[in-house]
Amino acid sequence: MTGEDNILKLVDAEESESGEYHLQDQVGFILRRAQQRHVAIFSSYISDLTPPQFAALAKLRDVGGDTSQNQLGALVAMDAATVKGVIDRLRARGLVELSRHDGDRRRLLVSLTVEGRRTVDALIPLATRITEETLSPLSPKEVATFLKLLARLA
Amino acid sequence: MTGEDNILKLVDAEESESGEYHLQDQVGFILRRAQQRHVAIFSSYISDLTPPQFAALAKLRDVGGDTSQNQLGALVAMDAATVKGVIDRLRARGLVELSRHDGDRRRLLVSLTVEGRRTVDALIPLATRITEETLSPLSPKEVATFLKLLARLA
DNA sequence: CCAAATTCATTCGTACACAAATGATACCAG
DNA sequence: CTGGTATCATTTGTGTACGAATGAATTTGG
Repeated sequence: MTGEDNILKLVDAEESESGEYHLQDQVGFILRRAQQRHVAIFSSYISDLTPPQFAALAKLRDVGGDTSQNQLGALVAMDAATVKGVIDRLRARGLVELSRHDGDRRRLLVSLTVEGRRTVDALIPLATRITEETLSPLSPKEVATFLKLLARLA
Repeated sequence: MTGEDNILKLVDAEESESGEYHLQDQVGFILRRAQQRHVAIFSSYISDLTPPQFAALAKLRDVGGDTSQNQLGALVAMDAATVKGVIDRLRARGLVELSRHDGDRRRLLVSLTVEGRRTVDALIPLATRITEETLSPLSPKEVATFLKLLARLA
C-alpha cells in the first residue's frame, strides 16, 4: 500500500485506497441486483410459482424418493422455518404431500404428487430458458467463466 | 438436438441437451446461495444493521443533500414499499430524518442525522472488509473478471 | 439402561421484496 | 382554467429468509 501499486488499480479499480466507497461497485449490491433481474425473468416465464417453490419441486424430482422436510431444506439451501412455509404452500396447491417416517416419528416425508410431478416436468424446459435468458448478456465462454467463479463464492 | 451437436457441450456443459436438469447448476440457484453467504459475512461484521439499511445510509452519504424517498429507492434498487420500511426503521433509530419538500408537497426528503452520518462513516471500513471477505475465494484477477461479468447481469 | 445432548419440526418475531390499490398533489394539453 | 395523466407516498397482502425458543423423539455416553 505504499505507492508503487497503482498497477493494482486494475484489480480493484472500483474504489482502491482512495477512501471513497461506492455502493454501486460492491459485490453485495451488484449480487442483489443480479438476483432481482433473475427473479423478474423467472416470473415472466413462470408466474404461478416462485423460484424457491420451483426449486423445491425440482429437487424432489431429482431425488426421486421421499426426503424429510429438513433434508430437503438442506438440498435447496433453505432453513427449517423457510422450508416449512414453502412446503405448506405447495401442499395447499396439491403439488406435494406429507407423510410420517416410520421408524423415526419426528420426520415428515415430502413427496411429489402425481400432479406435482406433471407440473415440474412441464416446467423444466421453461426453467432452462430462464437460465439462458438470465445469462444472455454473456457470451458462451463468459458464461462458463462466470459460473465457475460464482460457484466458488457460494 | 439430433446427434452431431455434442460439440456444444462446452457451451452449456452444466446440463446440455441430455434432458437432465440439475438445480445446483442453475445460475439462479447459485446466485441465491452466493447472496446468502454474503449476507452471513455482512452480519458477522455488522450485526445491528441489515444490508439494505446500510445501503440506504451509504447512498445518502454519497448523494450528500436530501433526496426523496422514491429517488433514494431508485438509487438503492428498492421499490417504494420496500424503501418505506427501511427508512421507517432507520428513522426509528435516529439515523435519518424526514422533511417535506417545499414546492412539491408530495415529496418526502430523507437525510442523515448527525448520528446517522457518524454511524455510516464508522461502518465504511467494515463494509470494505465485508466486500473483501466475500470475494476472498477468488484471486485479484478473478475478482476483476467476476465483477465485470456480474455487472453485465445486473 | 438412563440422563444429556442432538435432531426434527413448529412457532414467533422481524425484515426485506414486490404487486396492486388508493389518495394526494403536480403537470399538461386543449 | 380544467380535466386527464403522471408522480409520490402509503397501505395491504403474499412470500421468502432467518434467529431464537419450544416440544417431541432419537441418539449417545457412561
